[in-house]
Amino acid sequence: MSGKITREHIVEAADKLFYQQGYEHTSFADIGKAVQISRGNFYYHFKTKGEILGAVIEVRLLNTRKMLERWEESAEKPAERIRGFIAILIMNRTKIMQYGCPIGTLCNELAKLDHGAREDANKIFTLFRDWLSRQFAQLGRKAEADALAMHLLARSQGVATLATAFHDEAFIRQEVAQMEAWLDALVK
Amino acid sequence: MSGKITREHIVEAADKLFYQQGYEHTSFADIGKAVQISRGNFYYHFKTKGEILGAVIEVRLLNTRKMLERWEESAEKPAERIRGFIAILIMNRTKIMQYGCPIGTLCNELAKLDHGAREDANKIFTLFRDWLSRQFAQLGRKAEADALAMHLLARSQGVATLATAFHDEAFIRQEVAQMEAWLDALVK
DNA sequence: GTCTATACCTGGATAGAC
DNA sequence: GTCTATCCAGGTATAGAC
Repeated sequence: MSGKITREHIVEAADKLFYQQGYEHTSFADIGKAVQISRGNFYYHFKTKGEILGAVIEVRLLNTRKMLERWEESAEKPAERIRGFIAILIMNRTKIMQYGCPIGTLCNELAKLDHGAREDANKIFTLFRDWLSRQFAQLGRKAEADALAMHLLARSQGVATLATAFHDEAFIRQEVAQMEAWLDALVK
Repeated sequence: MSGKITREHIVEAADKLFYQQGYEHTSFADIGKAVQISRGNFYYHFKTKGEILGAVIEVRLLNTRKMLERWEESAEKPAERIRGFIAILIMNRTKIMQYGCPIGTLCNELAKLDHGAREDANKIFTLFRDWLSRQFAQLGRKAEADALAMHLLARSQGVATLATAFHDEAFIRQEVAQMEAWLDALVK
């Protein structure tokens, strides 16, 4: 494995493990096992565990930006795009019921550790917030755009948290239907 | 300190620390320092860390039950009681912005550890769910009572998560006002 | 760029004195 | 019922060989 690829493998594995097990609960040994490299080795790539977290968040920020750009292109109307956002809950339902929302749970965990990377993790939320806000503005709701964005973001976060606790797929579908109805009422 | 009181002190300190720092991130040393007893000592009171968590959850269940009973008595109309539930977000706003919702963040953390106490933690959510469901039923919404309870629970969870990430008190107040308006529309 | 070996520390847990 | 001493596992981090 060449240098760059190994580093990417580490970040990829860490990303997955941080999501499934939490940041604190994931050890270097866990990551090393997943990537099949020795424990000592990734000190060549990262000096501390915090650095790995930083890289993971960076990747998540990048991937989120890319995803939002794709959404921007794939649908013509802003309402369609917002609908795409709501649909993540359905698309990722299995993982959400197991591990929660990757963003929400990470931010929650870092809030308790008051880790240096805390603010960076929150930026992922900001990406969604700003993107949604733009969609609502394009919908002709400029004045309330940010409030609407936060409202929708909060609702999906809440659905994720309860879906994890109760392992209830029907509940997700029911809430998603309500959010779509709410959006319809807003559009017309 | 006599035995019973020490035990209660341990549970009390652990409760607070688990909320503020998370379960995994809280060590025996942390708890010992808070209670002013030696590390070895509380193995007299608890055999494992998991047992302390069990005791903490038990206390939270008990306190929640008591609180819900008080709410039941303090307001005559079900709508008033539900309004009381919504108001927790305002009452606890400072702590929520720092550490999130004590129930939601614990359940999220335990979901990733798949800890034995996981289901017990989820029971705290169930207490609120059932209590809210009863209030909505008394409001004449028997058929949809549980769905309404889950909906309101999810919304407050989402508000808590975003309030923690963005440290935004105005957002909490704005969402609380919307939940109250939602309730008003439901009642009339 | 990757590996092994290893130092150091913290955290959970136990034994036994007082 | 509380303490000290101690064990062991595991986690973070470093040095240095290849």
